[in-house]
Amino acid sequence: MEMARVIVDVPSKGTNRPFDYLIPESMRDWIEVGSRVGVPFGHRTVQGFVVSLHDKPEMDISKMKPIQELLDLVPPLPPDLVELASWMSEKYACHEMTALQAMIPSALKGKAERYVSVSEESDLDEEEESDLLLIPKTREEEQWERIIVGFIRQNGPVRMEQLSSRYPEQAGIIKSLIRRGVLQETQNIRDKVQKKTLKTVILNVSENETEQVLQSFSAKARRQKEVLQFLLEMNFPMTLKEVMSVLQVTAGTVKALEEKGYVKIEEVEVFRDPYKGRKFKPTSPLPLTKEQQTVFDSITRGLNTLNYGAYLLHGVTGSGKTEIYLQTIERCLSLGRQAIVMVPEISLTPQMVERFKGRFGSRVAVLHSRLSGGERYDEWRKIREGKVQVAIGARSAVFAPFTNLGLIIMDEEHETSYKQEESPKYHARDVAIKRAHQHGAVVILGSATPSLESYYAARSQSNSEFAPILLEMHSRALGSNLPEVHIIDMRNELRDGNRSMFSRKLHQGIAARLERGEQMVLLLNRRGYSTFVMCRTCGYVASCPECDISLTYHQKSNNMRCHYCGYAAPAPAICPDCGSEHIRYFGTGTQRVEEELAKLFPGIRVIRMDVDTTTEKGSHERLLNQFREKKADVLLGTQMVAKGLDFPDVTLVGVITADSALNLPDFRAAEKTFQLLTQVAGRAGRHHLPGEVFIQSYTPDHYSIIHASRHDYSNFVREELKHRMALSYPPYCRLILVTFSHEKLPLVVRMAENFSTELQAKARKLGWYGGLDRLTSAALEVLGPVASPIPRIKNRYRFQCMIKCRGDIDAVELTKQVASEIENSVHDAHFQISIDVDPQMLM
DNA sequence: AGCACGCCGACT
DNA sequence: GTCGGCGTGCTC
Repeated sequence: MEMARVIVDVPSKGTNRPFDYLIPESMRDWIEVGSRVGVPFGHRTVQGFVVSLHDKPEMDISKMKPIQELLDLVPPLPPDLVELASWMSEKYACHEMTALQAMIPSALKGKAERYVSVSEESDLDEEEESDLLLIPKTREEEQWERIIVGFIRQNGPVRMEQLSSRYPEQAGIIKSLIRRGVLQETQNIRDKVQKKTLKTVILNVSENETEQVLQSFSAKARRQKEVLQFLLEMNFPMTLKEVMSVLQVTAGTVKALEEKGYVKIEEVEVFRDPYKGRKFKPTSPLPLTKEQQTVFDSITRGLNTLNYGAYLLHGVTGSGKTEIYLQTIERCLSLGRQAIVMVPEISLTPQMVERFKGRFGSRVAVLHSRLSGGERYDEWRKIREGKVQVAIGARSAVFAPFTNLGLIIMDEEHETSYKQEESPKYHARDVAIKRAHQHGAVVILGSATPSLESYYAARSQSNSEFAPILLEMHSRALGSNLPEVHIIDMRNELRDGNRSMFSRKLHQGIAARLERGEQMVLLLNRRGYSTFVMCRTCGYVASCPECDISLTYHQKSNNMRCHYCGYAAPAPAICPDCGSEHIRYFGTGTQRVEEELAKLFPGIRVIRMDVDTTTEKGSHERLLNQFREKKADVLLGTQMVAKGLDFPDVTLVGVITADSALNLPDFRAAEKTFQLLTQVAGRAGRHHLPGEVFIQSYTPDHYSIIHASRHDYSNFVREELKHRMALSYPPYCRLILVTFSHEKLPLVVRMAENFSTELQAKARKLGWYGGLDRLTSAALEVLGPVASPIPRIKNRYRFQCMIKCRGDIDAVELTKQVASEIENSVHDAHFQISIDVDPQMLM
């Protein structure tokens, strides 16, 4: 193959297509689909990915430039992922490069580094007269030229940044020298993270010399002597950092020793292992219950066919889904194939990792967002190089570069965090299904509360791409019963004079648990709220000057920050509007709950988990461990306490306010509430002690609350589907959210309107238009334009249109087309249109 | 995205 | 007369 088509790392609509390059002879054997290359592009060198290879040119060969460099010996992406990226760019209306980039660790996002060296042919003194005439030089300029050329000649190829920081005023002269060919510029792609090395101090004197050497130190070089003695004692190479911190010496001291030749300082490569030193207790398969066995057998039959298959595993909390995952993975591996396990980021706890490492040991790679760039890269390489067969991680683990994939598991498949909110705005579930199709693999979607989309697809078997087979588990693996759930009408509490945030029943429940020494989980459902600063006198709320959103208060630094643009300001002591001192920090409320608990139950030990206490690295894990070790009676927190935690001694779960998420303007509000209540109720009585759940609510008759209290998923779904159908919401239609943004509000509004008009006109022409009546007629509807839920971010105004359409028409393509027309009609590069296919967050 | 090419106002 | 403002158009 002589030429390659390359997607270049210049994400813009003008460059969102492959460019053709010649493959130099020397690279012919190495360049493959998926190779990462450095290519000349315009006046610079950029990184790119080879997406196909060709023999015959499709364009004027003289216009083609050769690939400049091959960046990896093994292509970072196997061909199926390259194909997947192309599919994603279509489905989610994103740039192909953005999709490719999402698949590789950021360590492999190289940027060009510019070097300048002195040309061999050209010489400053022998420049032709004509050049001199064209570029008249002052004496000063001539002097600068000599200085700069001299500097570069002495130092070899010099980095451009180094040059411009050394001679900041002389950019013009450097440019001119390059243009005249006195200097020449080369560009190379350099990876962000390289193999990790540590500066290590190595002793460079033999043992019999040591006495003599130590004697030779003058009294003044006391520190140096200490370092040397220390190294002798340790008799082992120490890292420079260690030496410095143990002996409290500076790097200069060690450097001095190096200059005397007594030690060597070397860069020693280390392999990062985030789980280094941790022992994982090996576990073996547990006996399956009858229900588990049935499910396992079904999936195994699917696995054995080596064909695509999808299963929606609906199992109540505690029904033992994880054990099924483990045993199907085992089976998958025995077939010589690999497996991916996805769990929501928040559930990727050490306990979860432990279960997988315990069963599969070193055959597991863990892709965690908390890993450093380098650690992530190393875990990823283990997968790419076939050193592991199982990858476990959050959303992006779906791209684990296995070549013989047999199984993809998505735990808690209803979780919204599987949808990426930034471009590429993909849903890991769709991607998993696509990848499984590519590989002839099996997908397992597991949840106690499956998303309506998945459940509907399984029930109706209408969506041929997906159509999972429904598998259900109704009982808990350990034989415990689902906890008894009490709904408490808080309106009655108020009527009866109880103004506390705890109902009388919950109060009694807590008191009883304290007496018996059992543990409790308390959930404060405040989704969509965060800590904000408000004046109680005039109602002033501190908000960001650039974005129309209130600032979040951070206790630790006593300042306020904007979630969207990073703007920060100190928290005011008095109201900037009215001067009142009654300024208050309204939080998630967990703090207030904690205070009230302490008042009502003196001596109660509470662990509070919310944004304030879990921002620090590892704090989440630490708090959970403390609770596990029974260092507290109560685990109090927001949504994060509801997820997949398994504490044997928790016998009470209390939901302080069940309905705050219900009132959000989101058609999934009921579904989210049901899921949250069911999940958190599942935390109680998982083992031998029976559990009890108290749900406090001001709308106790809402069907999401009633059905959650009865652990009745199927009746909830029946009712919710009725609503969705009546209002034409997913799964009865598809949504596309189009957002327009620019600094100037009128432009945004006008363009959003143009878009809406134009899209409707085009749809009408295609016969798609005509109201969404129950899918019987062709259907596409444009809602809006309206201001986005956050109408201004980073000083850019935002308007949006929501498109509702039937699942079987390609409205994405039409949307892209119209969006691009609108974009082209605006002569301002700052104007942006963002397309979100199947949006999750509607607020 | 960059970066050069190209056509109209304030200066040595 | 030039330097330079940033509009627009291209990158294999």
